[in-house]
Amino acid sequence: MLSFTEENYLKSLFHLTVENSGPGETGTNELAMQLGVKPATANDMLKKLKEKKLVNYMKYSKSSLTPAGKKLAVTIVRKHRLWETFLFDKLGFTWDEVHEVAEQLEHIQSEKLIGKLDKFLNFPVHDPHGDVIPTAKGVMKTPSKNTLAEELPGHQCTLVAVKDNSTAFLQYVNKTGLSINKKIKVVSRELYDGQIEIEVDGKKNRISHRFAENIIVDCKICFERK
Amino acid sequence: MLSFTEENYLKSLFHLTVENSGPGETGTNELAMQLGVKPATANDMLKKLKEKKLVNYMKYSKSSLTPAGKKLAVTIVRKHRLWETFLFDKLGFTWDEVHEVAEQLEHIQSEKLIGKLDKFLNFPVHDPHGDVIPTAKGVMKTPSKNTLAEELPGHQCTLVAVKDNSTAFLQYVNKTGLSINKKIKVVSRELYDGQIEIEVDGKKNRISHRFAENIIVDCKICFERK
DNA sequence: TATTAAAGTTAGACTTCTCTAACAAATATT
DNA sequence: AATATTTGTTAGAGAAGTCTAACTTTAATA
Repeated sequence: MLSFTEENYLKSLFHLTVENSGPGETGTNELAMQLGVKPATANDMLKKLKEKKLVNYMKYSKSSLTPAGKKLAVTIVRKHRLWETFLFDKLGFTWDEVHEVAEQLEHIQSEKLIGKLDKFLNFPVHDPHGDVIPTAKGVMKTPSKNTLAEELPGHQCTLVAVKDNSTAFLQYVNKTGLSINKKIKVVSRELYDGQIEIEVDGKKNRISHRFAENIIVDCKICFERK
Repeated sequence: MLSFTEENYLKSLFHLTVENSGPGETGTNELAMQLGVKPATANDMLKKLKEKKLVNYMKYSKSSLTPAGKKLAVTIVRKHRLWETFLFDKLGFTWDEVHEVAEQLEHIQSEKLIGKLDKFLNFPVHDPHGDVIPTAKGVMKTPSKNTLAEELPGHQCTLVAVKDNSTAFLQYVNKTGLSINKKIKVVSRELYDGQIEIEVDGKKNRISHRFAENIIVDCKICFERK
């Protein structure tokens, strides 16, 4: 049985390595930053998790999750996203409110609860942010992810996820008229600063490159979903 | 902000003092027993909670909740019972499974969550065990509580709550054909050992005095509810 | 009332997670 | 390559919650 803290470390490691399809490993400082903790603290925990065979750790080198660690991390991510879906779909929370509460709910220990919640929600595939919900067996369907910043003018795509879950960002997303599964048309892009002009529900808007980088879109599932 | 542990102490104090309408105060050993902790540990916490002005504590004497402590305790009880209702009504948990999971869920910190959950559940008045759910303002309607052991032969009443929430007890309750709001007719009682013959759904059953003492019934709301 | 039993308290220690401050290794820069 | 900067580690300490073991107070009883 893992403590809340240990679970949080596994989850952060998962986000920093597996999920963002980066180098597959992360440094102590980076991990500490993600968790809002001092590097010394993260270092201690890495050693502890190495003892439990959940993390590959070697002095002065990068760390990664072992298969066992990855499996546990995925179940935590699954719980987090199912709870977010519950809060959004059933309780009427807004997009930008769900994360904080789900951070707490994800640590509830009950296999049965998660199974029944999954069923109650009708086995959702995405959470309210568009992120994939792993199955009970730990399988994550990896969708083709492009950021809006990479889309070319003239293209039409669908918002499937956002990278940044901060309240400030999400509220800005809402203000721009965007939401999950919303169709976006790229009108033009500025070569100088990467600013993009988009069209949403027939309304045109100029967004910064930095903002666009945090919007994940999919052209394949574009017109299939409501 | 209280820790999980502090919340658990407040809740136990509430159950041992206010709710069971006992003497309104409880001893260190009794509290420790309830929490499954050693008296020394409970003693430390009582002093800590006294510092926070949530508990009335004096060396070598009984302890009780201050008004502030009582208020906090009631909100925890409210959360616990709302979650139990959710698990039972929406997720299809059985009567005897909900308590354990609700013990964890009750510590989630989000006023908004509880408000929305309350609404989602349609502002329930009782939890699956028949216990009263305090309102958002902390009001608990105290129902007229008699135990089945006190009912006289010939009387008809409705099961509104149980005193014992242990799995063993609840499963026995189920086996006897009883559940919340079930009509019970007292057929006869044995003067020698207090054994009672009851009729539930036309089926007769003999139950022990000890068992009957843990069944709370109400004759007033007898035939009003489904 | 004197003694025993029960209830309550204290002191010191352990675990988990965190920190600061000093130090060591690896990487980047000139 | 020598130095500077970044990154990572260690040692020591503190807060929270728990324990054991020894001790004190209160209540029960003979």
